[in-house]
Amino acid sequence: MQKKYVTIYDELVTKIKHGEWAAFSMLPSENELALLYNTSRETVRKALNLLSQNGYIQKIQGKGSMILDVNKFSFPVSGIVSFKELATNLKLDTRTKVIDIGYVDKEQPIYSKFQIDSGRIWHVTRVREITGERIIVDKDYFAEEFVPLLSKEICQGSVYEHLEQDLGLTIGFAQKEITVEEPTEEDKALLDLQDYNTIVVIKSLVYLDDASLFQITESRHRPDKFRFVDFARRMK
Amino acid sequence: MQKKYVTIYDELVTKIKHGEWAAFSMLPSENELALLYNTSRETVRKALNLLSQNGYIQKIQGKGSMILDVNKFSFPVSGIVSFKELATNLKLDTRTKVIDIGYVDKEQPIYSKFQIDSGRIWHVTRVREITGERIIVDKDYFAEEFVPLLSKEICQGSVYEHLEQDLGLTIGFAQKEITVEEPTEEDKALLDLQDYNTIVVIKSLVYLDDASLFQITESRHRPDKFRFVDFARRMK
DNA sequence: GAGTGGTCTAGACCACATC
DNA sequence: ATGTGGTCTAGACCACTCT
Repeated sequence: MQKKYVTIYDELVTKIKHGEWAAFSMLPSENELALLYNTSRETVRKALNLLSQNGYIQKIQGKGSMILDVNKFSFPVSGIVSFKELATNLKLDTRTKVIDIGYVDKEQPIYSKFQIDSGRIWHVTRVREITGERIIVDKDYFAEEFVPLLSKEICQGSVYEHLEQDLGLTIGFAQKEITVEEPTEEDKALLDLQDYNTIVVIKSLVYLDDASLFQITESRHRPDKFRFVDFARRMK
Repeated sequence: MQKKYVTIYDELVTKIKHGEWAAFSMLPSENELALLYNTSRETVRKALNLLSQNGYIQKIQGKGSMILDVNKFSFPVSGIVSFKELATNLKLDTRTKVIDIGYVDKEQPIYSKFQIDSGRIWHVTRVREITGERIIVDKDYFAEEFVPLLSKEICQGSVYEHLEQDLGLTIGFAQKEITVEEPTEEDKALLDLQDYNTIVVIKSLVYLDDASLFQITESRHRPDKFRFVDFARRMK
């Protein structure tokens, strides 16, 4: 059984995307929506909070819920987006080359970050080509505990799809840090860096929904092909 | 009268920060907290959702709310942080130099972005010095409608403080885009760029809580002094 | 089975905007 | 005064984890 407030959310998103209401116009009131969907006002409010968090509406006390300009704001809001999704969205011609798969040496400092007592850690290095140019190096580390098997085929595709669909794992949250660094020798060897003397580095820690650290990633981008979008809402 | 769930949230944050509960241990259950704070479970849940959104806990169905490692995750999560807050947090020696204040020419394309029919648009250019080096150029645009007066003194300090405290305006949400570009001649003139041939550009659109566009900012950073942290949680 | 968090309800009262 | 969203309640039932 689908959750009621998610159903309402989905229906409202569809209507907004199809232009049911003009930008800057008001959604029906919470009481009207509660009647319309034959539910309680609190449940409607949960759906509206989702719409607000995702940048579809702005709630204004005493007035109503204003439709925001979908073309300006609708994009995958949160940061957990895999390269493949991104590339597919943009309909770019992309290729992934697996450079290296293996276990991390026990002495490497990365072991302490994972804080695991037993089991090994996978590491994978991949290069992402966009329209023929080598633009991104992805260096991933996975705890073997969660990802028992990592084949070249899996790495060629989307590791996240493999996780969610084959292994039944779900991501809970992620911490991400973006900095700009000098390119390493490896960056220079693996990428078409042109004359750029900087490289954009996105380091992330990805946790499952039971709060166990599951993946550490370092994604190194040629600066001109990097773009990060963020939608932040005042907390209430 | 302070909102009850915010009070509970604040108290729990304080306790977590002071190490009342160890990382990876469980918070008291929602029922216990409801008794403890003499309130209903739904109100406790609102407080816990705030804790979760801000990276203090991870809720796990059937088990409880796990305390996360505060040292790892606690930072101002959302993106609306002014330069001054940031600098004060880091206790760095910083100075702001106002380069230019004035009205934007009517013909400039920025007018169409604001979508206003009457009133002018302020623009301010400021250079931020950190420990003696000129690191950041901030180019801000404000609608005169909301910010009637903009003095050199205000610009020298925090414009946001001026807004919230003197003008009674509150920020609702903001959209932010981070890219890396080639430095302009102005960047080269205003900053100590060293040999870097890239510059990090953060463009933001800031909206008030009635969804009116109030500010457009372009913040241009020397790449080695740039750092962006993001905490993303799966939406529920 | 007992305890946990997740969803849903029907109703109350408050704060704010509008007329 | 009326309508809007914001807060709060007391209780119900469901889904999940653990023993």
